[in-house]
Amino acid sequence: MIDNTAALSILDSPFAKKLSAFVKLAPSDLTVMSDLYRRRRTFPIGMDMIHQGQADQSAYVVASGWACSYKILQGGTRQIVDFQIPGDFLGLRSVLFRTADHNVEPITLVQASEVRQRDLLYAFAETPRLAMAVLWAASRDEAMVVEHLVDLGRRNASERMAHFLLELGARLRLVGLGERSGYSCPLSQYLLADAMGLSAVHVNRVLRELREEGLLTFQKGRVVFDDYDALVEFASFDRDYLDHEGPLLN
Amino acid sequence: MIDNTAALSILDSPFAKKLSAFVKLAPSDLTVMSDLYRRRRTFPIGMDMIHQGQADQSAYVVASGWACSYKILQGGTRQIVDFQIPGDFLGLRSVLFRTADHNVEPITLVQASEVRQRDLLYAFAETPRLAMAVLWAASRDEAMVVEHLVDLGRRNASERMAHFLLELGARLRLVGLGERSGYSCPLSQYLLADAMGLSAVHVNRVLRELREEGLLTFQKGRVVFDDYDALVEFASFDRDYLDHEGPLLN
DNA sequence: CGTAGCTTTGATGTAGGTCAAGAAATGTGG
DNA sequence: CCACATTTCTTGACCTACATCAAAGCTACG
Repeated sequence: MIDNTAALSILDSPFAKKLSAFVKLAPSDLTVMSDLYRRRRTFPIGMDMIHQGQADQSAYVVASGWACSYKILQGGTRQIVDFQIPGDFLGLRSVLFRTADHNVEPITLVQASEVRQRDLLYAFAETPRLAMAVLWAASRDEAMVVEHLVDLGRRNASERMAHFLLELGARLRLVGLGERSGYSCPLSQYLLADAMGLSAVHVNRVLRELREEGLLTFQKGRVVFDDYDALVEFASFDRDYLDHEGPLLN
Repeated sequence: MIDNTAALSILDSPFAKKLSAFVKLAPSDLTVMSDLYRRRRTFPIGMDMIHQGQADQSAYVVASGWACSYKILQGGTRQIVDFQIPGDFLGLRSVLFRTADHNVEPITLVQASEVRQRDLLYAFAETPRLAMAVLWAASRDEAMVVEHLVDLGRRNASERMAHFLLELGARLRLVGLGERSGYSCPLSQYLLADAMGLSAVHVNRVLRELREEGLLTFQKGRVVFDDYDALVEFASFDRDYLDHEGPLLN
């Protein structure tokens, strides 16, 4: 009875929602997963979740709030690699490599479940399907990093911004936050700048430009797609590279 | 006896070398691995190994030769995401997602072992340690993509080039190709340009600059580190983020 | 209700792109 | 082994996208 409740509550979590899109998880998978999921922690803004160079880090699954993972270069500049939203795995690499190669810090108040290395190993040994699902989730994250890399390498500032905000929208919709019309977004222009490899000043100009073109409006913590189709066209956004038609594995 | 031979030959492969750095693989793991490894294929230059948008692709483990994975944007520009060298996994995402989100093409003649989705699943179910090792290898690749992303976002052309060539050197050394003094490298300046998000013209200028500074020489298919320490300093290259001191998992 | 962090805008500078064209390599068929 | 073709490398002249610097107007929250 208790197990069942746990399984049900797990099923509602953004993480399970995401994984279920890939493998049809059996009850036993869910049980193991709910163990992974047990130790809930809260991170206020300013308290790093993962710190570059530190050993024996845990991984986390975000339950609520936004975080960002980034690298600091000498000279003080930083590059944000990705933002983490509810349902995202975080710090998997720092567990597998035993020492973190990047930082993760909360952007808003974050609630997350800690995943220890031993638990992960145990879960893998017990339920290969879950292992496969985690591999899949990791690959999906990598796909996003790759798209981000293409942004930086071959798109100009406005296309890059448009593409990025569209992608973020798609990710948020997948876990039930945000609509096709837009979403609420706690990112400052400084954070955007560090993610897009631009200066904050230029981010501002680009946002103004997109607004004046009637494509999208980002103001007061909210992204509004003023003309979704035109925007998709402008950014040459691949509508469904994040989606797929039901579980790949039955 | 035959199994043993297979296991031995597997042990010598660049792939096993890489994985062994992470998990201590048991004989049973090696047997399963040698099954994964069975179907060897050859790809001449010009024959795509993986094609964007196509379904039911296989993954491969490179045995010899170089390949590159890239995305084409409308407008004909492309961004090379990564180069694959012997021992690298390739197309894992296109298997997990059932349809490829990128292209992979050979740069030289490539010999690779095909890995089917069903085989991968089977291997995971049989040997969780191997699953873990594959997850680790995938994460290591992601770490490199991340570093590449930082290159594009926050390093200028010369730092970027220096960092990239150092990293490539480290990867090659890990599988027994290339020395600390340098390595032979089949990449043209066009390929470098597409990887670095630069124009081929500027790649040329940057290489000249690095040569004139006495840092590195890239000519006639060979990269020579003229002053390794100075180069590491210049590119602020983290010497050992690719290395670690023996298997993390015993 | 003051101070610190955001946003907005203007003026000016520069890294790297584009265009063009010649020089080395490299390859190919006879 | 040589003519010819193709790719690759190299360099110069010019231009544009974005950075940097500076300063003012907002927001918000302690």
